[in-house]
Amino acid sequence: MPELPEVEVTRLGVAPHITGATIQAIRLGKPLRWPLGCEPDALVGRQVLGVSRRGKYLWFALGSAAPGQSGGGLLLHLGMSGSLRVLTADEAAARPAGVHDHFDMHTTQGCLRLHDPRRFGAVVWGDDLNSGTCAKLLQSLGVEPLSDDFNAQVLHKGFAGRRVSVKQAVLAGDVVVGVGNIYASEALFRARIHPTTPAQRVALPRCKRLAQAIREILFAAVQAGGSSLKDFRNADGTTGYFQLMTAVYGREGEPCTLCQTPIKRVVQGQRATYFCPRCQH
DNA sequence: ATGGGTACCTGTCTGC
DNA sequence: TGCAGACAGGTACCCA
Repeated sequence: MPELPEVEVTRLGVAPHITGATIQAIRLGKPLRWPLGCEPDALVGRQVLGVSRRGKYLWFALGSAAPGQSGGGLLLHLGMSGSLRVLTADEAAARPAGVHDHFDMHTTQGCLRLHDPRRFGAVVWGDDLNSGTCAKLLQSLGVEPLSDDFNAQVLHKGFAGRRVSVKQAVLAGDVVVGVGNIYASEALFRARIHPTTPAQRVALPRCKRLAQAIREILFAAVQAGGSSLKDFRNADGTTGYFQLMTAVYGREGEPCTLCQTPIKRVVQGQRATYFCPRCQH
């Protein structure tokens, strides 16, 4: 479910409530995509130092539980259906974990709960981001689209030699991270690039439009989600989702907002793509 | 190296 | 109403 904006909104919502807290207990539900990689009790007593994001992954940096011990942290992915919320201790006591709550981190500042019906998400322990499972998961990630490092050249260079469609190349995550299926369609529409164009044939000027479109759309989505962050602690976990109106995604047959031509739907790499056959070439 | 397909799991929607 | 089947916003892995 979540693409980069939802993950970033989640980070912004969770971080203030959990930073500085000390872990008191971990409760695991059904198995997630990957095992935790450590004994849950090994996390007790550690302090949450902060929450950062890499692509669609969140990294909860932890302090050491004993002098001389490495801090490490937890790498969390929401998968397709995951959401995080922070409950007060009273709320956590009143609302015990449900069938789809597969990770509860009880702390001195409340309970961080992962709700993930489809269990494509994961929480993985790691010494740091540069070793072990974490490094493996992050190794082929592309540039952060909201960073200063992201520009037309990054796309152009990343697309070079790739015959897959530009839509699939954007989605692959090894050129630019965080652009999921919805925002890939939306960005290509905004950049007026036909989604089936081979990636290697997207020249620099169009890469420039696409880079700008990706930035604008992701920024707008984060802002839309961010506007409802005030009560994140008590939110239902879907805070920030669906805030951005789509121009093409899920609108097959509806008139294009620019030219009234019916929006088309095609399948690329088993994923639905929506586009305007007239505006995008 | 690239690209295509499959797999993971379950809730929701669609059509008979 | 009941039920089978399609579909869903992610990503690792296998194979050609």
